[in-house]
Amino acid sequence: MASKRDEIMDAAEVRIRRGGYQGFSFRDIADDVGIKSASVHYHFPTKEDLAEAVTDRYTDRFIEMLDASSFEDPKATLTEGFLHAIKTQQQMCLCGILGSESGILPVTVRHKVDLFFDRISAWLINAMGGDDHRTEALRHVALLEGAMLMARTKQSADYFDLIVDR
Amino acid sequence: MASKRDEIMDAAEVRIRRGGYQGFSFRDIADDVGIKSASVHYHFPTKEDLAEAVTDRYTDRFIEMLDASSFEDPKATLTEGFLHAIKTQQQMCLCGILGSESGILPVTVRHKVDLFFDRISAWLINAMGGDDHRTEALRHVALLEGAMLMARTKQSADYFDLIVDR
DNA sequence: GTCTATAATTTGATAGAC
DNA sequence: GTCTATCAAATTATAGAC
Repeated sequence: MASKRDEIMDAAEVRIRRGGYQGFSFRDIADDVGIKSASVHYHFPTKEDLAEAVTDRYTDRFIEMLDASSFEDPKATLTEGFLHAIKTQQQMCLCGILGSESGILPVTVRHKVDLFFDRISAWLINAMGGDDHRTEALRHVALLEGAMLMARTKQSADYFDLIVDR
Repeated sequence: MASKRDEIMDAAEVRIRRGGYQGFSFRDIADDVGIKSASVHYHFPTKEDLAEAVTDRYTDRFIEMLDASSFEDPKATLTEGFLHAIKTQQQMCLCGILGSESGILPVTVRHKVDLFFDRISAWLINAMGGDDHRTEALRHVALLEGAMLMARTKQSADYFDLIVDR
């Protein structure tokens, strides 16, 4: 079973993807995992620390999932990754919501979000065959983030399909 | 010159586009326009009221700007609208950031954001020649929102051009 | 590791004087 | 319309006991 540290990160991920960096408090997280907020601070001294750790883990998982794929249709693979997030969890991409909040995000967290986009962009560019596909790859990432954002607004995961038109 | 009510809405728009619904307080706005927070409540009883009014105004202005355009290249016209926002103000689309926060937004505000996407989508579909272009239009709106989000993360307006590749 | 207790600040909102 | 004053609640974070 998961360590308390992991449980805290799980709860934080869900909360951030629902309401962003300012959309959760240490008390929310504490209630979610059944401890007190002071105990959350034991695992993650500051809110910034927690958000950084969650963003890193999210990015690593995303890349792992992509690397585990068949590679046959890279754009479709990335689309499936996003689709999973919105279909099964009705949630925004963690870095999508954090990225939109860039203006008030601690710089360290913003840098982690930046890294997410760099890494998945690099994965797609590479999987598509190299730098000639750079623009097409970036456009696809942007399309998926935008479609997620709009589907979240509509509270309809199906709207994501409609926009992306797989 | 602008009424105090307009000044409050101006300040709120800037603050929301920087940090979202939870990213501003009535005291922030009061300081911005040089009054006290109680006076802001006189013009807008609740935070929800203020956000609704700002979103409505933003949508109306956006549509007005689109309608004033030449119509020759509808997709390019919409792109220019988004470009203006990020280039001159280094700001996220108001409804982009609010939409990503959908999970914790007051329902009334979320409905206003939803209306923004419906109205600009309808404008683009119509300008492109009707319902045959629905998917292409929705994809373009999503692309622009996603590109803005990524450009904001990079703190680089030029990145928007790179992605959209006009 | 988790707790109680608490500090210092901020928040959305209201009452009532001018 | 704007102010002072204030409220009740929530927030991030720390100190120190167990």
